[in-house]
Amino acid sequence: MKKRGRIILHVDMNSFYASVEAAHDPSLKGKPLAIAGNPEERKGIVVTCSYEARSFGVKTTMPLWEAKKLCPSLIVQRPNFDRYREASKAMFDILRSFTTLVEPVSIDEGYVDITELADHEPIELIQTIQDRILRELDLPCSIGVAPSKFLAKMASDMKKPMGITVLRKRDVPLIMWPLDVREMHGIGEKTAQKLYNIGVKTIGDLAQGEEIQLKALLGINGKRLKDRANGFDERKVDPESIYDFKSVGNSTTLPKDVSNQSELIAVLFKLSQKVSQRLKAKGMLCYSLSIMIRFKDRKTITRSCTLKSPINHEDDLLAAAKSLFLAHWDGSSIRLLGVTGQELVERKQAVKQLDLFSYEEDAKHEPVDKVLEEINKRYGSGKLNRGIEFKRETRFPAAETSFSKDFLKDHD
DNA sequence: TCTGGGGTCCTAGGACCC
DNA sequence: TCTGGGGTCCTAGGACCC
Repeated sequence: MKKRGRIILHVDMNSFYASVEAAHDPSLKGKPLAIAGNPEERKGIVVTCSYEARSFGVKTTMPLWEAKKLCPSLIVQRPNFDRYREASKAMFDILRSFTTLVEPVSIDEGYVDITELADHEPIELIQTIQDRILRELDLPCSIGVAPSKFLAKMASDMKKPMGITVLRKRDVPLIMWPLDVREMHGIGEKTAQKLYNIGVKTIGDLAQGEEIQLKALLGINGKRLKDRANGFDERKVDPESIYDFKSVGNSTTLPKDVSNQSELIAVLFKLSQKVSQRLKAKGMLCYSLSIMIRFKDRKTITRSCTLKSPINHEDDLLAAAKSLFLAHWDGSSIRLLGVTGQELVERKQAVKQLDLFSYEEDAKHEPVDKVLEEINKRYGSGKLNRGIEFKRETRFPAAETSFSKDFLKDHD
């Protein structure tokens, strides 16, 4: 029996932030619009721009002054992330009204598996999806249609804005192989340069490349890229993948370089607060924490540590971030700071794990009243009950890490 | 007059264990 | 007695994507 091939869509919103702004304020339609941060705070880069702006040569990540030079009539707006998140949710809700097999990959794109849906004419269905997003949200999108995620992604890129592009496996040699390797999803500047150096210039060259050579050059990625260039990609559309966070982090470029220690620690605190809020909102704790420091000259380092027990309270995050920072900072001027929680665990799971060993530890070494005394000292005697509650919720065992100096394992 | 902020995945070396 | 090899954990950095 012949297995029917999959039909996978890649839905890609066209210049998403700019389109959301134009939907919100129709007077912006048809005008060159850029969404960018505040140059006064050194955040003046183009995050997204309308197609009208692109026709002047304006591009994403371009510094604002450069964009304005190319397009003096450029309209610039600050990003309004709440608005984009809302539009994104509405867009995914539309997709989910067709099938549950929807996998968001970022705020403005996602995969949809319509294999079981398209009994008659898939193109009509796809047209309906695109029309609904346009009519109901006033937002344009391009849709790629293919038997795999990778090909669908490549296809959605081929016609913008408001394109629908079908890329069958048999079309791969004619349609995809002539493209420059730079056009391939997963190949950036560095990899493209490496491939150029060995004479691999088109996706077709890559598809027919020597596997041993590609592996030597790019590691495991070499084989994967070759496979994809040949149209092989078995990855499933996974609606659950959005729940698999691996890390939660916040970072900020400072309005000006800072070398004052207390100012920098205040920044770390703000970042820790944000990370804490987001971890709590997701019901998660982190087992490891890393900080990022970008110096005046843009040289960037990351430093991380594994924690003795998972944390998500802002004080604990700050304590870990601060220790890392003080251990590795040479006093020089800093441009950016970041705090990221990694090795995430669910709160319930974390409590279970802590119960297992904290019972032993506490029973062995610390009489209950001593523990309570410690809680009182930290949280005030009026909060005794809450303190115990904290413990259940991992607050107390986690707090241990912030008050003892040895939470950095084997740190020099 | 420069170059944001949110992520994922992979590699590589050293420590440590058996 | 003179030096193996596999596996895991931890840390740092790099490439890539939107």
